[in-house]
Amino acid sequence: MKTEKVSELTTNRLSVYLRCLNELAVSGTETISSQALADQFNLNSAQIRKDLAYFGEFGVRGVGYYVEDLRRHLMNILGLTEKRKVVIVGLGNLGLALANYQGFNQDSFEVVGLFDDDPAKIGVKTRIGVTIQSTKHLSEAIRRDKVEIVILAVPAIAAERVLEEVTEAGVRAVLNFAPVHLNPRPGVKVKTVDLTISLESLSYFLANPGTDAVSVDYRDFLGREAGANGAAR
Amino acid sequence: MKTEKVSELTTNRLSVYLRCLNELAVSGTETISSQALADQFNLNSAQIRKDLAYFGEFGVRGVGYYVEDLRRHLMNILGLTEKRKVVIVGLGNLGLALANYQGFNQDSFEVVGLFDDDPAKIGVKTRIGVTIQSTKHLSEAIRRDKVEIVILAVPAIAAERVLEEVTEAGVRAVLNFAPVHLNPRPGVKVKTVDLTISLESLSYFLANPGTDAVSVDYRDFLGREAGANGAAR
DNA sequence: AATTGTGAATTCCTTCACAGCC
DNA sequence: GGCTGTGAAGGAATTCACAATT
Repeated sequence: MKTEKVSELTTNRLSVYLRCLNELAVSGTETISSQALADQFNLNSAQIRKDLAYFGEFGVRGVGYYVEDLRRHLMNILGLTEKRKVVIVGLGNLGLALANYQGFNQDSFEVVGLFDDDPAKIGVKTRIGVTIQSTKHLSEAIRRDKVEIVILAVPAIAAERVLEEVTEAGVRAVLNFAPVHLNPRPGVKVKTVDLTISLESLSYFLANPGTDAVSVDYRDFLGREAGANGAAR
Repeated sequence: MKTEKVSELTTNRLSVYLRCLNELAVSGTETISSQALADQFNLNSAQIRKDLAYFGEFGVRGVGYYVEDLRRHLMNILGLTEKRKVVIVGLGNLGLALANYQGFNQDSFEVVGLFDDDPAKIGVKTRIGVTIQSTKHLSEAIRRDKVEIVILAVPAIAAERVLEEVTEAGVRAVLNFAPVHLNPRPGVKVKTVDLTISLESLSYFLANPGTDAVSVDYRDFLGREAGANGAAR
């Protein structure tokens, strides 16, 4: 167990391992080797061992990793044992889809509020039974309900402003779907999902056949950014 | 201008630069320096110059880059001067949202078909005026309409099978929203958007305050994968 | 004077290879 | 024998720093 900083590439892979372990647990598999796990994702087994070694010695030499044990460790590391409250701001197509999406781990994330500034939408109840409120009440609700994560599904033009507002209200983690670069304050983490970049990346590939090296499906997007610790640059 | 392979990190940044140049063009700015561009994204100016240098010498020393000129070059490099046909498979919450999403560059991408295997959905017309068809007709439509990009918004369990089918029908680029690792055949590129990983990454950050180094908003997900050139490992 | 384009230096990430343990 | 954990090697991406150019 080290105290070095852990790269986000590593923690993202932990999520992938966890998903796989969940399936293995369901199927009743007791142990798995780093090699067997690596085969599932075209990864190198040493990488998996290194990723895990940042957090402890979870394996047993000659045996591999106990599925249930490693699963619990990863849940802990990723902070998935607590249920985190989430609000969605912007209930357009995407925001509504996310509000009704069942794919999130329901044990770890709970959508407790939906906010939009379109009067026509306020009061509408979504399938999961949450009512859309005016953004007027956003800050208040975040403070009251101890919301930890905000999903931004607003137009690009509004994203910066809402980020500012929810930061002010104490939110430290934002999942941003607006196609815009956001500069969070120190201590705040923004993760952007940019569909335009994804599509254009496919377009580049189609336009430049063969140019492509080994594709890096899970390692995406532009370089270093200002970030959580504020140490931009 | 070199002939080395260009990393996807580079091409993703080109998308970001292009978006910025579009805004600059609208605002009437004539030239921009790599430094000024870099400031917008907390990037290093040398990185921008290097990224561009893979494709040519677009700048003018002492001046910078002509906005319109560079914009056109980037559009060409990214293959955005042709309109590419897209179909969406899986019209659940997310698929429907994407079908109605106006955010894609309408000049470069056109949604020409929607496919689902739920009989209740077949025949439904979306807001953008495209009717949902049975997946029975998927391969046929791809071949007939020369579809180049498939957006996969099906459940994880079905993703592999649909990928196989559309690959067989000639599609070489897939944007995958199913939370599952896909192994495309050589020559096929899959780009996965995994909301679970994104959320869990935020959860990790919340659970490990301070552990976080400079956040890397645009550089996401797990390491190397089998890919377009088939040179997995 | 300003800014590009790029070799060299640096930093970061991945893979190798093997000692150590079960 | 099989598999982990890890130091060392290798490779990739970023940043520095400066010569070249307008």
